[in-house]
Amino acid sequence: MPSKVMDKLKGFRDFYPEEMRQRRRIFNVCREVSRLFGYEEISFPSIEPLELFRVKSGDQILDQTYSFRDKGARELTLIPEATPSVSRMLAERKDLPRPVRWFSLEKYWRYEEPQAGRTREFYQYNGDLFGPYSELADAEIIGLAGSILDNLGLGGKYEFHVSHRKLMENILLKLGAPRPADVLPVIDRFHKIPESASVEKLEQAGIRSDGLDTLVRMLKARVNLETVDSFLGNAGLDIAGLPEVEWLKMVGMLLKPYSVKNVIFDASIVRGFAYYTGTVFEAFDLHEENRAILGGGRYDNLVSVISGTSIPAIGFGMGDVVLELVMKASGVWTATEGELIAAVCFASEDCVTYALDLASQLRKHGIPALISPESRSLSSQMKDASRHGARFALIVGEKEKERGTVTVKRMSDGSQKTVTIGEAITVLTGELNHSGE
RNA sequence: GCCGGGGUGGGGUAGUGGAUAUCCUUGGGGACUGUGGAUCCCCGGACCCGGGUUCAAUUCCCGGACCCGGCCCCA
Repeated sequence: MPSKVMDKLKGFRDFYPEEMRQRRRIFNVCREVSRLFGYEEISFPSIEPLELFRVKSGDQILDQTYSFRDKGARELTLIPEATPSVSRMLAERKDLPRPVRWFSLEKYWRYEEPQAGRTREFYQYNGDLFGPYSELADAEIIGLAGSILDNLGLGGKYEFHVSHRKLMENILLKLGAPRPADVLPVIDRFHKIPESASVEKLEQAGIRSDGLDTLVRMLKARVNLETVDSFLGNAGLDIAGLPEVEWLKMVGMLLKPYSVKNVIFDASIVRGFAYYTGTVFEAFDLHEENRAILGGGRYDNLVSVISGTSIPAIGFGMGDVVLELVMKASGVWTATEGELIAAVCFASEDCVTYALDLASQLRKHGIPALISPESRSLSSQMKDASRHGARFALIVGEKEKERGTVTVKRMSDGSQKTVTIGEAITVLTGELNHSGE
């Protein structure tokens, strides 16, 4: 066994037809829901100058990219995410009428250690809305995300956690932190490490001792997003009039008409990176481990950083790896049936032309048809038809050829009937319509 | 980058410091020259890689890559 030749790269996956079928179904749902929301699909290069990602992320994150130098000594990378590329595309087309609604479904690469829910190559759905700076825009993006989850069969099995970057920075500032941005990583990790450790780090970051209790209580709280104003008003913070609070409350109210339920304010949601400027959110799986299925937020400065043109934006990303885990745990990663396939079987070589002609006619009518690519016994052809999941065997021999007929055999029960080709097409077309897919 | 666990045909397994490495399944062919799934027959296919110990390593030891999971990180 030539193992070096056969080995895949660590963290990369093959997809066989039976796995591909499921994945294609998922992708189709994403595309269809996007279409219903008026989002149009875009695509972009898989390799970009490393600089595009350095701009927004910093060097530490670049360690986790598949980057290299090409023959012209340019620093390049396999793209680890969509947002910079999408922002660049947007900035290049100043003629586009806004709002711009785009989505993409591409492969991405990150040089990290694979583990549950993480591979080095993965697919990610990305949806973005450019132009409006409004609560309506935020609600639309969250509504789109929720609608995709619902249509994947996850309705009622997830929960949106929403917060606001600027709001948190304001609160942290009021509580004594001189550089609020530095405290965000501590907030982000609050639920992952012991409370005492978090408190210690918050103290080091400058949070006043009389504010610690308030902050901790706030980080633990889970309140309906619509009631975030009264919750924060009662929290003992002097933030009643902050516009960000009203903003979040409004987003919560606007989400009502969308199918999204379970939207809560969660102050511990800040999202890892620096470019988020406003609303941030994640959808969590309620099933077992509370995994984040998707995440996103408002990034009003990123397009400007890349291109100099300032355009407000909000978007989210959803990877296929965690999604698969969550869907399997919820029992909605269902195996779809194989396609209807008519297998044309010829009884003798004299009928090959007739059989090929029949197969062509079927395909012209949209009926998937396969035919043995070698001259084999009828028995063997039938066996192949059965094993490839053909729903019908269409048998032709001398008799059928002379009369312009075909023997249609239903594989599930063995019943068969000799009919004209026209009748056969009618029958199979009817089957096709009933099979859904 | 770090930590734990794991490896025998495509999948599932038995077993061993030595001889032709077990069984099931899958795959290919056939018995069945105008009818599939059953049965039977034939065939193909494996000890992760490298080093060490040893007369002898698939087996014991060490290292590496890989897989599973965890940490860091999570765009």
